[in-house]
Amino acid sequence: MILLLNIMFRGLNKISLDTKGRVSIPTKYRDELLEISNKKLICTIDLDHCLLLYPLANWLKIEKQIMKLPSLDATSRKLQRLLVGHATDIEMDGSARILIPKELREFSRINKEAMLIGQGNRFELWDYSMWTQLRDKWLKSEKFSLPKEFESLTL
Amino acid sequence: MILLLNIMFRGLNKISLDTKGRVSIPTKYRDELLEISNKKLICTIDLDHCLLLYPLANWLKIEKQIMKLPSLDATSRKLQRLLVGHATDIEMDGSARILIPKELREFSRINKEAMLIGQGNRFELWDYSMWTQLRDKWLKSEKFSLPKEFESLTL
DNA sequence: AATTATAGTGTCACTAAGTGGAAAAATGTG
DNA sequence: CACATTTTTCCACTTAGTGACACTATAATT
Repeated sequence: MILLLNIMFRGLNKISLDTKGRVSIPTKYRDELLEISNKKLICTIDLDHCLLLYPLANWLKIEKQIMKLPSLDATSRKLQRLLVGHATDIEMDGSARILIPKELREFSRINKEAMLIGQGNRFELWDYSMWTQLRDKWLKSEKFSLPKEFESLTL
Repeated sequence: MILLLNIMFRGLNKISLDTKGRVSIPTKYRDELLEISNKKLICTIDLDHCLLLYPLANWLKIEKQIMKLPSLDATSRKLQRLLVGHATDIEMDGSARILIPKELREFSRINKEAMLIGQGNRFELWDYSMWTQLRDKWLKSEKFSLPKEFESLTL
């Protein structure tokens, strides 16, 4: 069990959706996804208009934290509605494909081409052109204004 | 029994009302609703002008808390009148549909298209266009002013 | 009390969306 | 280059969701 916590997703994969909105998970991740949560995933939205893909087990920890927040506080409610509100259960089929729910496809503008990006305990899924545009923008904005938390970072 | 406490509703479903004001509950939730409260639900209003849908068992816990609040306190009375005051018993029919009471439909401006959103122990039901507008507003307000409860949040 | 209107309920059939399997194409590997 | 693996496309099948309609109950009107 402790070992599972150390699984970290990384890397960049250009993938495409079929006409029904399904993507097939790159092989290198399949075994790990099977191990962690028996092919069960949660897909939800991110504030930057991409989608997040969590193995179910990882998601449950997040969800627990979010739903514990005070339900009359405005910011809590926002987070709960955005993250949990959009969180959809999905499962890999026999061919390791997942269907991205219609609403989330629309939200993220993901249509045919997408970029799947490993991000530690989860993946991000971007519309391909939106991803490349944003990445270029980030690279150009040379000035990273660093809050104090970053000072100790050694890259 | 302990297991039931762990059922968490999540996710986003665009649904439509028929001319009589009924919605059909998405299949993925039906079994759970049957288990928890034998198809019995409570529908009430939310401070943000959407509706709340609780499985009866979950509602009873909430109601108990609310009615325990000091009845001489103005805020308590407000909550009691708004939440308990609007709470209506409803039941899923043979085709897993529920009728949204007329008064609550009017309150929430829900007419034809609605969004049903899982929120832990309950659902929220929004008028579709009101939901999308609000969601976009939330997403744009990049600055989440985070109270101390959020500092430990790792997504 | 009889008649009409209105709201609510049950059933069924149609359509669009989702699912599974497998062939075809593409990619990488020895 | 031949092979094996992965990815993509295609097609057939299933199901969920919606609309339609007829029926029932309740309330309103005369």
